[in-house]
Amino acid sequence: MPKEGFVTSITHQSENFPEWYNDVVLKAELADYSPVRGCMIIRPYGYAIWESMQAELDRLIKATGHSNVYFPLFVPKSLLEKEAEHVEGFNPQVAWVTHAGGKALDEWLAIRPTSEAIIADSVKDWIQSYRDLPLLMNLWNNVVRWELRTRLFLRTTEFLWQEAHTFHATEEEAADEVATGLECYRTVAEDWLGIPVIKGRKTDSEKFPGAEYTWTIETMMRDRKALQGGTSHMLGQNFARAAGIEFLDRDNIRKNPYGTSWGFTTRMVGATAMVHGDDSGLVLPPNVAPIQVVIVPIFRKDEEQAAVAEAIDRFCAMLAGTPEGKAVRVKVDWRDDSPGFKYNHWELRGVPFRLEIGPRDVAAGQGMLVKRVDRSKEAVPLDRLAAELPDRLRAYQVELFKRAVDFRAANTHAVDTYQQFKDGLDAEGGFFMAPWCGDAKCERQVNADTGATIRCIPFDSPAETGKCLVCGDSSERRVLFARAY
RNA sequence: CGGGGUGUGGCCUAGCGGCAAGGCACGUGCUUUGGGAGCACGAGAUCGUGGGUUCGAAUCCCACCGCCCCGACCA
Repeated sequence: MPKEGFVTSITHQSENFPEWYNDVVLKAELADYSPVRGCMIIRPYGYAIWESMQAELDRLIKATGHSNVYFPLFVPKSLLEKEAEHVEGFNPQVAWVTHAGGKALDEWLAIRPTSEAIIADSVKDWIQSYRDLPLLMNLWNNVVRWELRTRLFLRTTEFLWQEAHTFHATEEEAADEVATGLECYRTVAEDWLGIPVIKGRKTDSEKFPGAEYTWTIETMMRDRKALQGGTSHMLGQNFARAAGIEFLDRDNIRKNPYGTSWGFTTRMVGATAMVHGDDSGLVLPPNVAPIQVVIVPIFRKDEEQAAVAEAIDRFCAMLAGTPEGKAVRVKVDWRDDSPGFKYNHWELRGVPFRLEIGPRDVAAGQGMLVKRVDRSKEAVPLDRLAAELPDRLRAYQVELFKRAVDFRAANTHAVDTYQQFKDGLDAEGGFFMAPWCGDAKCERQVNADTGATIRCIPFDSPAETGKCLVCGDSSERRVLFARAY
């Protein structure tokens, strides 16, 4: 039940999960609606979360040998149309610039829905020899896809992302690159956002338009629905051939290079909210939390305030005494509001730890430390806390990840018959590992009957003979079915 | 794009042909502060937009737009 009459009350997850999500995003001030249909404004707190995962991913991308670059927002129509499957897949979602400078343009410009086409065209002169390969590039930018139905962070008409684009001399090298990209995403999702992922391959009907195959990380939200995290695509020679990229190989033969592309978006801000959040609001993993510890001073009289302030200053100085402690993001909330108000305010925003310091604590040289995720309270001597805080934040990060792993495990079911699958899906949803023959017809049938899709063919799904849920033909392994965002 | 819902100060809602109202939030002052404090004063509204009906429209009619939910499509 939302609390009546209080402006920041939020819908309970069990009542209406999508509404809960909206409440949290808006009221925790992650984002707001914009005057432009389907687009969003990312507010400071939400942008800080994005910047955190962005910085970590950027570090990983650079550590694996990629360089950041920039390509234009506009893609000439003729370039976008070079790769047949690509244009067919993206056409319904492309926004076009048809007029500029007060005149109709001779050639329409697409606002990039993704940059494969313009990059392939641009790099064809850069690649002459196998010595020019691999070419490992990454862009941080915005793209536009005209979506029919939008949701804050999860699907917006314009979104921010990273798109890596690489070119390789051999297919093997490109295949390794697809894995490298996906591993960057796994690392950010699991180690930084505390979101467990299932790595796998998309079915042909779910792969990127223009790709040979697509790898994905799939995640489970707290309403048990699936959300696709990052995807990594093997483009084969498709775009290179379409753009006419050729290089002279060691064997003195002209060849088309093999391409890959992989992307990770602001959607993951929404995922972070939906994986960890609860009825009080966000629950942020310390690594991405813009504020990791909020200190709430408590006092009545001026003398008490002075004593509390002094204790807080001393604590902050102690904390800053070590490099690790200095890196802890602390905020002291001196606003002229009641403590209870502040508790709710920061809980809504998912701050991992709250430290209450009042006159009684000052007298005892301690503080009341409250953990956001379970609201557990503990009186801790301030000098000890200053020393332990980095470790406690690390432990909190691990705890959130483990909690998410356990939740996913508890809601993942192996099913062998269509009836079991449908019953489970209707009962409470979740992930369903089930045999599938590999035929797109059966895949479509499941979607038509239940709304669920094959999220991926998990890499760690062992070979196991079975009978396809739908048609009963033989199946070699279980695949992951779920309803998805 | 189909079905349903909704739109009244920043937020939540009342009003449902006759002077736009209340709560929260906001500002000032005083008092307060260990789980959403109190009092006083104050500021803030083209009632989503455009047409129509009417002496008179937030209210009735039509159209459009936004947002939410459910579907189809998608990072």
